[in-house]
This record gives sequence, structure tokens and C-alpha cells, in this order.
Amino acid sequence: MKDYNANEIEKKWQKVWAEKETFKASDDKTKQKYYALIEFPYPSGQGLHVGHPRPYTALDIVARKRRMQGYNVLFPIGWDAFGLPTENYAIKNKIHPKVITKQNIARFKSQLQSLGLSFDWSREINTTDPEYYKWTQWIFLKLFEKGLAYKKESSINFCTDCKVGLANEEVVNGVCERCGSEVIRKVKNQWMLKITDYAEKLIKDLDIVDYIERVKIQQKNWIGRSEGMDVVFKVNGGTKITVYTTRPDTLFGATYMVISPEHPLIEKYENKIKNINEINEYKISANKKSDFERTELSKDKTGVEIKGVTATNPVTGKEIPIWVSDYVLMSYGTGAIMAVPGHDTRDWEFAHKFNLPVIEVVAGGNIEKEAYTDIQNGIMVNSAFINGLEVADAKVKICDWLTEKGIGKRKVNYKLRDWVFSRQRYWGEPIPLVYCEEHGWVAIPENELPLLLPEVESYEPTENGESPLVKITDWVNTKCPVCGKDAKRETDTMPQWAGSSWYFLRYTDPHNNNEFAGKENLKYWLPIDWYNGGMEHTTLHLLYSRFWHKFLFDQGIVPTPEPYKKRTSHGMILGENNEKMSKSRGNVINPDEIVEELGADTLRLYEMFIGDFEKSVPWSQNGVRGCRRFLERVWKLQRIITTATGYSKDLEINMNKTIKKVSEDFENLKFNTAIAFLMTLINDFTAKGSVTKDEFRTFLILLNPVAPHITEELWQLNGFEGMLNRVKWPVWDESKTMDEEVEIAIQINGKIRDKIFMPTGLSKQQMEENAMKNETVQNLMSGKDVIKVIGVPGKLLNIVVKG
RNA sequence: GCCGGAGUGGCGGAACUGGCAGACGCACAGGACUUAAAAUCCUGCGGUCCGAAACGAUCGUACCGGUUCGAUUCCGGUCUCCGGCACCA
Repeated sequence: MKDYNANEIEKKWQKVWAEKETFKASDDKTKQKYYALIEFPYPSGQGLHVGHPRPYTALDIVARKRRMQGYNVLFPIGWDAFGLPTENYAIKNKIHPKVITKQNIARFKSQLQSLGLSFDWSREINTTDPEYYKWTQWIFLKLFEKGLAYKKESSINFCTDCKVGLANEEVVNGVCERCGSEVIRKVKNQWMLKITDYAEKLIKDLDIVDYIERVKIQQKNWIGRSEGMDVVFKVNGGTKITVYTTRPDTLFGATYMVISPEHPLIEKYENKIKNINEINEYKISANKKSDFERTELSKDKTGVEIKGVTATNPVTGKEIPIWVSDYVLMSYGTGAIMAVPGHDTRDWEFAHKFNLPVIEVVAGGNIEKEAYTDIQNGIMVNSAFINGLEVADAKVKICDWLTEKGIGKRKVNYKLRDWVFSRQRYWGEPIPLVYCEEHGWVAIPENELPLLLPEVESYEPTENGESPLVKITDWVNTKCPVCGKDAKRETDTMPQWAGSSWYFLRYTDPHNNNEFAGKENLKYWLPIDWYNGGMEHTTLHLLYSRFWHKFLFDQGIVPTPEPYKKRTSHGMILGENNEKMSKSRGNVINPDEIVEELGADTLRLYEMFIGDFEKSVPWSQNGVRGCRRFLERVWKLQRIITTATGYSKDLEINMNKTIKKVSEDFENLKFNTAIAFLMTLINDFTAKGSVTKDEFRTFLILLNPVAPHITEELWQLNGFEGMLNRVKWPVWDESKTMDEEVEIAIQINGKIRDKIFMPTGLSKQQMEENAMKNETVQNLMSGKDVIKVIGVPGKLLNIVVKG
């Protein structure tokens, strides 16, 4: 017997699979399909990380198992290649991002191929390929055409020194991550996508998909639907301020109002506000903070009272002050709130800091000590006609009353905000719009797509933060598609999210030049049967792509209301020191080294065995070696194969149990326990000193999805027919998954006193009879009265005694 | 701060739906083989106490409390860690 040479075997089979196009998905619509999807990688300069293979191997296992079960499997791969790091690298090193991207992809590709993942490489896509982004632009034009894309002023982080718009991540402690200069908020006119139009559907349709619960909850909370009321407060200058509240029942306790520093009231009453200078100073300081900093509850609240302008509480008729504070955001609700310090935590803190009056309107707590926010228990007080009512009833009554009086209006509100869709950057899809003095924003004709990203000399934004495309005047200056007069192109580009919001559709028909994907193919392959990805993508990518898909569904372009039938999530792989892997921490593990030293099968096996798939877990170099040892033992089984067929009597139960366990665990992300069972089984073979031909055969099939190379080699070496990767997945005999005898734990008053073997399938009475014959039980029970006996068949018997 | 999740031996983890806590692997220790080492194979491996020993007793699933015949699992509270917070992907 030759030694186990992982590198040689792996290269051999990877070549065979590539030549035979073993994993190519067919578009034959008569076959039963299965679409398994992983989040396509961003080809970074660092190369593949050991974190990548974890989710990839997981779905590779599912894909391989499905093929063995007879499905036509689509398991595609591509590159999400636009993005900030590449652009920053390009600026720094003066290399075209296209060149960098190409290199990075080549590296990623060879790394992924060395892992033996069963991707269909013939469907590889790349978001930066004009043939691909042509359709990203096409979808954007559809959104534009339907009025879901609009321009709006919003503020971005701007580095005063680099003159670049910055991502929140690039702002560290209020200064630019790169140069340390001050970062300010700069107002820009940005393209927005109306994802809020789909808020309701995005929540509702979570009921028709199979996502792990925490993903659903997080999406729901992110969308943040609430039912409340817009209530109008009169201002002494004659105008009105509308606030949104979910607690109209506490209106009698509203002792002041707070408006956001950006609220238009300030400008409007510029001349009336006595302390306008103070207010304006406050505005400037608030402008330096991010929304995140502004709403952080632990931070001390700041605020300024507006002098000279007051409001009137519409139910008490009392005059109340208006304050300006940055914890109120213009982007949520109306940018103004009514403050009820007795029953809202933030208002309570604010009121105590600035000595504002607190009135109790819901009895039940102690508002001297803290805000009473319980809405389940509480009776209205100090609230005129709603006194004595429970909160829920009070809400209904006052809502009706306010509506009738024309003071308020019921309203559903969402925390979800529209999607800021433009970037003043180079390395993204150009937005295919033209601005004409006469016709405003106009779409370019479809036959001009793709609108190519023009070549520029440097990738740095301009002095005032515009995209470098601004400098390409012969590209920017164009004609209006409507009237033919001079017009200018949009120079902002799309965010990276654009390309990843529909890539799974392109996989169904990646080489189609006429459509973004053929209808028949879409109909056949959709929805995606299983999509696995990181938890960190739950509220952005996952939601954005659902939104685009729903939009395309409404246009009759895609056949399903939801793109993903099932969504699961994996945990991160940390460094050996339990910290996130990063160059600066020096704890990065390079998968290439593991493949080189121990083999891809070992790496795959280890990443699946390492721990609970859904949790993050530290890397362990010793643990990897343990997995290699297991594969060595598998290899050595060859020495003890007998000529006997079938399963040997003493292993029959074990074989069936293992088939069942592995089959089920692979479906439930429990790869670690499936592998543990295979390890136990091999320990049984080794202990026994022999394995029958059929036992070995079944074992190879079960292990194949995890370790495809070594199993394929052993299959061939030991004379089994054909290619292992298409052999039929084994089935188990349920009647042979139970041992004949089980050990029953005998408890007296909840403590285990003995364990007795009994035949499987006994009833509670039979178990009790057996137990009473037991000597230990008899001794312990003598002189005591049995109060009751609890029996769990196949598990335990608990005898409760007294005396 | 807000939203979501997690906490079990020296380590990663296992435990169906409230029913024997610690499967499997790693590390470690002892032994076999070897001139020796590595590799391999065998044995042991949560803490404390009793015992020559098989065994027995007792505590133990972040912490405090509750429900239950029985809680890692359910409930209330506390602490710590991780993911997200809208221009990283």
C-alpha cells in the first residue's frame, strides 16, 4: 500500500473534474434542480483567508450530496470586485484598479480551485465586467423609470485634507483614518433608492421564507415598523410642528418639545429666536458628529433651549418650551419629538439634566427614580378624559379623539431609511443618467448600455470631493437623449451593493447578451434553495437584494417574490489567540500553507469539524493535525478490507445509525457531529480489525462530500465502479437504527442511583417492574413510601419516595 | 446606547422536545514498539473528599434567584464577550 500523498491525489482529481466538467450545471429543465449559493467573495489583495472556506465547504457538502441524490445542482461562483480597498490601493500605487482586480481574481481563483470546491466555473461572473454591469445599470434604469431613484440632499463624511468622502469605517474618533485630519459632515446631493416603498413587503414576506430566526428578527428590527401618530403642535409664531409618537396616550405628560438641529423651524424663525447665535453654534458642533454618536444613550445629553419661540401642548393648552438637541435625528420621524420625561428614558435624562418639569401620566412606577415605560401595566392619571384607562385603551381613545379634532393622524413609521446609492468614487458602475437643463435627469437609451467606466489618469477625487470622472470633460459633456441639446453625465458611481444585489440571477444565464437572464432559466432555477452567508450581511446586502428582487418581481421580470428560500449563517474563524485575524495582530493563517502541508481534504474536514458552524471559533493548528490523522486512518482502512459483502452483524446498527446521522446533520449545519460519528465508526472498524467491502463503500460515500479527493482515490484504488461523486447516496433502515438494549438511569428523588440495561421499547410500567427487582433500588427504598414514579421510555425512571 | 447572538473540563465542542452533563477531537500523563527520537498503537484524563482498589460520596454547564419529581435547556435579574448600527464587504 502506498502512503497517503494528499497533494498528488488532490491535483489529480481536480484535473479530472475540470476536464470532465463534472460539476457543470445543465440547463435541462426536465431534471430536478437544486440551487446552492454562497456569498461571492470580494477579491482583496490579501488573498483567500481561512474564513472563506468555512461557508464554501459547507454548501459544497450540500451540493455534492444533492448531486449524489440525483439533483441537477447549480453551485456557482463569481467576484464582487468593485470597492473601496481596491480603489484606495490604486490611488496609493497609481495602478489601474482593473489591473489590481485582475491579479486578485487570478490569485483567489487558484486558491479556491486548490480546495476542490465543486463550483461550476463555466458560470463565473465578475461585477466589474462591462458585460455584467451593463445589466446592473439596466436594473438601475428600471428603478429610475419607476420613480424609485431620486436625488436628495444628505450629508457624508468628508476629510478636509484628503478631500475625499469617507466611509464611516474610515472615520476613527472623528478624524480621517488615513491622514488623521479633521472629518466634517458635508452636504451632497445624492441618488437615493426608495427601499422604504418596500418596507411593508420586506417584513411581511419574511413569513414565506425559511431563514434562521435571528436573521428574520434582525431584519424586522432594522426595518423597525411602528404604529403611532403624527401630532401637530402649534407654535407661537403661527406655524406648526408635527411630531411622530408611538405613545399618544402620554400626550398630557408632554412638558417640552425637542427638535433636531437641522429642523427647518430654526431657519424659519431666525429673526424671532433670541439666542440664534447660540443655536447656530450648537448646530455646527452637532454637524461634526455621526448619527451613531448622537443617539448613544450613554453619552451625556446636550441641548439648547430656543428663546422666544414656544409651542402649545394641544391637549393641556399649556405653553411648553422648544429645545434643540442632537439626539433627535432629522432622518427618523419628523425630526421633532414631544418629550414626555415621565415615560421615556431619554426624555427623563434630558429633563433632569436641564431641570424641565416631569409629570406622571401613567401610574405604576416611580418617576422620581426613573422613567416608567411599561405599556402592559399602568393606569392613566393626570390625563383628563383618559384617566383611569389602561395604556392600550387610552391609546385608542386619544387617537380617535385627536383624529376627530384634526390634531393628529394615525401613522405607520419605519426606522428603515432610503438607500444612499451614489458614491463620489471611481471604482464603481457609472450611473447611466444625463442631466439636461430642460429635461432634468434623463436615462441614457438602453442600446447605449453598458455605459463604460472611462479611463482616468488618477483615481483621486477632486478638490471638492467629486468623483474623478468629473475631470473627463469629453465624457461628461454629452447630448440630451430627449432633445439633443448639450447635457452632462452623472459622475457619481454606484455603491458596491449594486452588483451584489442581483448576481444570483445572472448565474442562471451568465452568457446571455440579450437579456440579464433568460426567462426560462430564471423560472427553472429560482428561487435559490439554500443561501448561506455571514451574519454581518443581514441588514444590508440581504435586505438590499431582497428589495431589488421584489422590484423585479413587480415588473414581471423575475418569477418569484423572494430570491432565497432558505438562509443560514456561519460564524467567523478567529486567530489562535481568540482575536479577529488581521495582519496587524499577526495571527493570520494562510490556507495555502495548510493545503500545501496537510492537504485540502484536511483543511475542509477541519473547518467543518472545528466547532458549531454558526458560532465563531478560534483556529487551532493542533486541531488541524488531528484531522489529518483521521484521514490517515481512513487511508489505512485499505489494509483491513475483507472480501465479505453486506454489513457485518455487529456493525449493522452502527452503520445505519451513521448513515442517518450524517444524512440529517449535513442538512442542519451540524457538520461537526456528522464527522464525529464518522470518527466513531472508524474507531469501531479499527478496534474490530476488519471492515467489509460494503462497510468501506458506504463509509467512502458518507465522507466524500467533506473530503472529496481522498475518497475518490480510495474508490478507484479499491475497484469500485465509476466516479464516486455520482454514486447514489445511501439510505438507512430505520428499524436498524435502534440498539436492542438500552441503559436506563434509575433515579430516586431525582438522583441517579443505578443504571440498568433493559430491552428497547419498554413501557413505563415494564421499566418500573424491572427496576423494582433491582437490588440497589430495593435497598434504597426499604421503609419508604413511593409517592410517584416518573418514567421516560428509553431514558430513565425517577422514583419519588418519602420517609 | 440600541438591535441580534453567545457563555459547558486545560482547549474546540456534544447533549432529541425539560430526562444519565462532558460524545468526538486537541492538549497532557503513563505504557508498548524503537539503540534513540518522530510516527503509530494501547490506557487514563472536570473538581473535592473517602478508600489499597473496584467503587462510593459530593460539588459542578458565567453569576444570583425562581418554576419542576428532575433545569446546560424554561422564567426574572446581573456580568462578560461577539456581530450589526445604514459610504468596509
